[in-house]
Amino acid sequence: MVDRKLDRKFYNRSTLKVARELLGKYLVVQKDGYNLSGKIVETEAYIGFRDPASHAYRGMTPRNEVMFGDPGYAYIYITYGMHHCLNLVTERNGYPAAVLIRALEPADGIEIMKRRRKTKDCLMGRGLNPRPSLRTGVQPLSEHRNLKSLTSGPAKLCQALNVDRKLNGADLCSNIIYVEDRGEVVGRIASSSRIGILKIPPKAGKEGKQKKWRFYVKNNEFVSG
DNA sequence: CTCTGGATTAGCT
DNA sequence: GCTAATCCAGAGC
Repeated sequence: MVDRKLDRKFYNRSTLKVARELLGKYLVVQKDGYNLSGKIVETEAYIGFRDPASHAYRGMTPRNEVMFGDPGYAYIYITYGMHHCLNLVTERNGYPAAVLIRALEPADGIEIMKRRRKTKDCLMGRGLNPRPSLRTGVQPLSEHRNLKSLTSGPAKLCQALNVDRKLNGADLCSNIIYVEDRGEVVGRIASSSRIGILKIPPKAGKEGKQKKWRFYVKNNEFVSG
């Protein structure tokens, strides 16, 4: 089977369907001379005007306007003052909805990803060894040696794939950033409540109940958490 | 204008 | 398990 780039029709559908079907597809970023990609293994849906966890809950703002636009565009925002998160806009123009990409299994460009993520084995040999802890004299923990830490979280994968605010509003039907079907069959899919939703507005009432709108490939080690 | 806190992460205990 | 890091969007005045 030939790799097939997902077209706008794919995104112009029920967000829950898109969030599920993105699992097992490959997110590709080609810019600044890099060709980076990973298999999507975890997603979250943010749907409509009445989803209290969605940035669109309080209406359109300069930050979230891409969510209200045509499907098949990237909505990227900064959170906690330092981290980027990537969403793929879904459903018809005027209806705010998107799928957050929460975790990838690294595929192409792994050495570049390590460099961008400043993993320990990459820093070493460049005169950039991380400082040992002042208190214990021990080198920082070795989690960074694992491929697992490259893309097992929404902000980690943005850092690894060189995704930042400059790509906000980018067309997912372009050659810069897109998702393709490589004909892989995904394993069993599980769902859960969305992660990191700290405060649901009390006024949200019944709509405020946490929905099981997180989807992930069961037993895949790159899933976050 | 000021103030609050977040769709997170890394590193320590 | 705990929390600092770090800054801007959104809200309120």
